[in-house]
Amino acid sequence: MSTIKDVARVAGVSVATVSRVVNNGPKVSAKTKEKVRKVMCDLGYTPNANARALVTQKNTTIGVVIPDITDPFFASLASGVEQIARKNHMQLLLSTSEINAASEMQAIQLLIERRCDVMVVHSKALSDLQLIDLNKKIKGLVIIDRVIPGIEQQCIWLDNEEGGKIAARHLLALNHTALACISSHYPIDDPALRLRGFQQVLAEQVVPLKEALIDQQEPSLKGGEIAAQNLLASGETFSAVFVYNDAMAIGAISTLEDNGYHVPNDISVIGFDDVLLSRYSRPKLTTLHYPIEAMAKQAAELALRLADQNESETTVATLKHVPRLVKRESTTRKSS
Amino acid sequence: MSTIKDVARVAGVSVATVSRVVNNGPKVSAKTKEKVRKVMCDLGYTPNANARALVTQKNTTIGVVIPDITDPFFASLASGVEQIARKNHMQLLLSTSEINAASEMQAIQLLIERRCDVMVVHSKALSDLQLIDLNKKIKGLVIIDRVIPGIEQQCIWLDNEEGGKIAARHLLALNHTALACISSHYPIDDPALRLRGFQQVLAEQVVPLKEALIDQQEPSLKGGEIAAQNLLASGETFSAVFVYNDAMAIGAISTLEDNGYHVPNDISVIGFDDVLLSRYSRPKLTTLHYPIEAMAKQAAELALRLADQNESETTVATLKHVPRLVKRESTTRKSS
DNA sequence: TTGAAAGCGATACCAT
DNA sequence: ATGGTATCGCTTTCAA
Repeated sequence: MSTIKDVARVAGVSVATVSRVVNNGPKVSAKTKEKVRKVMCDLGYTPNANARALVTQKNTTIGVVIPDITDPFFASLASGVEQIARKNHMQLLLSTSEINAASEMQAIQLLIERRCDVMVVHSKALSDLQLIDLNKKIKGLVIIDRVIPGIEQQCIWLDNEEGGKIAARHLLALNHTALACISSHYPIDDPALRLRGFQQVLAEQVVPLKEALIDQQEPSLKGGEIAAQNLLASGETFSAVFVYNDAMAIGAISTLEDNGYHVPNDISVIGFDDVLLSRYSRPKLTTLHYPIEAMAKQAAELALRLADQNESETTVATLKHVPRLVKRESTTRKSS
Repeated sequence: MSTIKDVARVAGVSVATVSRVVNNGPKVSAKTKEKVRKVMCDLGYTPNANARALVTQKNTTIGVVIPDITDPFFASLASGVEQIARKNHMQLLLSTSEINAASEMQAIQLLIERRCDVMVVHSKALSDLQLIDLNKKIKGLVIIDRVIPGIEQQCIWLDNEEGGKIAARHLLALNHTALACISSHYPIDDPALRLRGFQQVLAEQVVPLKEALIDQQEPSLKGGEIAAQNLLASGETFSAVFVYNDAMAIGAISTLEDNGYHVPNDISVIGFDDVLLSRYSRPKLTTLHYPIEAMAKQAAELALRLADQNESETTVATLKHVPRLVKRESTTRKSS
């Protein structure tokens, strides 16, 4: 692979001059510019981004840490960051982490080695302290899907509790009073928060949520199926169920239908996330839209800004996002 | 961010020595090794991967070019490459391209700038010639999902035609004789290849495939819905339909059911790809498994090997993959 | 076992 | 407008 020196030699100019034409520097005669361009082309010269990064001390890559690119939710997150990267002529460096502290830390460490000073990190396993520590070292670190007290300004997150409330209000407005809930047993805050919001609204309206009608499982299709079976087996009746996410909701619907319950006529189901899936299911899923792509874009932009440092602490945009109810076909008014 | 010099100065040794302990070099006394380690830790020193790449001339990053990370199919591709990258202590550099030649070329160009010499590229828009050209410049370039005459050894692809044949045999074995086909109108080879294989088997068995029962649309849920409507509107009857991909198949099923046809009892539907979706649909989709993740892994390993150059031209593994029939619930024996 | 120094490929400052 | 050269952070001979 030819270098700037090769180009300089062949073109009969100095490397400084070549550098100037590469960077569209100001003072180069049209004549030499053209001459150098021709040589660059002949030699198939491509500037070395690493060397460049070394001397300029700035990296044109933005890092993303997510657990699994195969999960549509995280794919959307990555895509959001990628769009901003692209717009700023940067590229995505992807680091996947299993959901455990060591792995998340290592993923971030790899980005640091690459001197990637702009990054969007989804971390559920690292402690607040660790993240705060990392945040000191890395100018442009933004945490997504989580708030950390003390560095809220570098976090972009969703109001899960409000999501639960919206779901409850929707179901209540549809006249449902016998409610069930399928949650996730993952050891993160989100399930508890969503459930709490849901329960809170019910409590305000003095609508009970029976203990036997709350079930927690793995947040997957399978988990949804199992949870629905449990709900059915409890012997309690219910006309609507709030499910932790869309995958579980689809699993639940599947089990419900297999047992002779029609969704939404017999039982209404509301999901969470609004991933692609929800539009492919039959009936199409009523769900809460998690604006992850928009959030990722905002996170990337914030990270970029933070890495630039120059500006003062003025953050205008809201960091906390609120899910939006998307009414489709899986919920309906309770048949009286 | 502290550098190797800082560490050397504080530890009172030369940079050469520090470099040795960082790289676990051979001849360093246990004493100095420990001393240096301590200083590295105190200073929070992290070696600069860019500088390293510059001098060693080897990059620890593997590039992936795909149109859209949000598409589950490409996410699986990326994931496969990522797994191999991880195993080799490398990271993913993601370059997305719209499906047009200029954009694909630019994505690759960016990887070249980063001196990424190992890459897996999904390209539908670039010409054979361009790809062959690129292949000369880049040691570890592997093309996925496409065969290019002359550089087959650097390609990993699927036998689309065989896929069509398998689908046809499956439907025929189920006694279906009134067949329909929903294809894609995208200007790439795959749709035509799949259709050709399908038709070929039918021809062998002297089973007709009416022109009116072949429809091409955008390969999406929507496209599948429209195609199914067209099929129904044609007035011709059919008991089974071979669909270009799973998304379209789900769309088709939706339309079919809405029109009173039960799948699979009235009409059998077989998809292609076996993406996540197919397991979430009701009925669960019978489809052809496109082993994209396995292919991506193989591609990454091949790229890695190619970039190493050392070895001779001995390629043992098969580069051409064959889809596998996955029988689920959307196809069944024709009710006579 | 350790250190000095050359160099990887570029940029940018200082001269000319 | 152009060239010379120090420098970025690191690895790697070659000596000591």
